[in-house]
Amino acid sequence: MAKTAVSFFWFRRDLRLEDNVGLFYALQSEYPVIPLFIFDDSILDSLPKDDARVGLIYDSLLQINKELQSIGSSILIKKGKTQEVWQTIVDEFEVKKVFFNKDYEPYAMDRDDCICQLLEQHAILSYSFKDQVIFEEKEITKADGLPYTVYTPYKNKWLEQFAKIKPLQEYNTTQSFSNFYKSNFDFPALEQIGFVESKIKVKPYTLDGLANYQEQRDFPAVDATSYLSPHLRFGTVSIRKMVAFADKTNATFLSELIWREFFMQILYHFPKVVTQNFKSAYDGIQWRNNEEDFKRWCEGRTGYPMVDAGMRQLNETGYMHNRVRMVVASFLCKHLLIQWQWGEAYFAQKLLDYELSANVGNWQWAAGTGCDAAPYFRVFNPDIQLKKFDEKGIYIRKWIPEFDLGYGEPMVDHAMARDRAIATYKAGILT
DNA sequence: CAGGACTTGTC
DNA sequence: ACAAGTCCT
Repeated sequence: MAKTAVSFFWFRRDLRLEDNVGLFYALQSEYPVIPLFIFDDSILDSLPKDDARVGLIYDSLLQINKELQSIGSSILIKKGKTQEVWQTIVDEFEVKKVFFNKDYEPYAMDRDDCICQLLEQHAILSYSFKDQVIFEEKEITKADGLPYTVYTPYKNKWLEQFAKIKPLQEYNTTQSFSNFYKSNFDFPALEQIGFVESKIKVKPYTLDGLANYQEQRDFPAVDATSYLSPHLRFGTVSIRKMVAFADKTNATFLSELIWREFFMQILYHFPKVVTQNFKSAYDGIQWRNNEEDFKRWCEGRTGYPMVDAGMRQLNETGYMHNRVRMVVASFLCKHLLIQWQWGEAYFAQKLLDYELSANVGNWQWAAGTGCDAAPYFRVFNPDIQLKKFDEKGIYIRKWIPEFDLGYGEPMVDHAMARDRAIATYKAGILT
């Protein structure tokens, strides 16, 4: 029996059927479309068995599959090394075209190059699309064509360009749902993928409180966060929809979404920032890198309530309030003199919204080693931060139940640590 | 190339 | 007030 000629749409970090650029074009193609997701062993192998991000991906795929089943289709779920999986797919199906949305991380770009080569060898056409961002790496540049390394002028240019292209087009996929390939593929259990359900769950996002975003965002006890970030990370919402909404309602929130693209283009143009200081002049700093100190920081046992509450929130929920992220990061780099890479790796393990570009960007910001970073002599005082942003101690009591029952001493004296940090940086920075 | 601007602070 | 320096136009 002759196989049916098909197109594939390959889901990666765009786990939604609505307003999805690559899927939109896939459904326009002349072949019925098989939606595909691959659980990639080279990413999964390093994750704990109850990783909450895998749970989020799984649940999102389940949701997509449900929608597809209602129209007589289904998603094809595979697991393995991406290249081997694609090899089996091209053997099994008469694949004519493959559609996917671009992913800009170094690993993803290599992977995609590899797969496109494989497809080409089988005379299969591949098409990739901008979906994850409003402007990708080469669309916002200085007059001389070089990338921005400072946020504010980047943002100004971004807004200028955005004004020219709005309102953004919506990619109405629903109208072409009939072009999904009719199927009933098996949907594996989470255990078959090698994982178990996590205690940590991703919250749905909300845009309700956004009107007061700039007044409330700094107060961790006021739960004014949108919880949007994990959804943007995995593409369960469309960035175009969120930007359009932010543009209409709240400039500060829009600015946060622009930061996301700022750091993405930094990572693209300066891939070394994944492991190395953006400013190499900071390479000479003599970090203390004390393992025992690091452990106390990870576990939220530093004796500074704002730091400990933040780390415990992270450990228990996979979230940490933005203001508190700055405090714990500054504390690790400056008070403890532990290099930012350690903190970055820990956040990568724990954060539901972990995103490589933003994580290294913001850690290097806190450490002072990044582009447009905090100056090295700026040392957050965790007690002043507490007083300013959680005056009644509501946030810290939520995460430190023993707070009123006798709480440990600070592991380092602030004044000493501050002087030590500034002196160490001063001695280490090459001029 | 000079001038202006620069995410989030602290003492 | 203060802590430097660099980026962008």
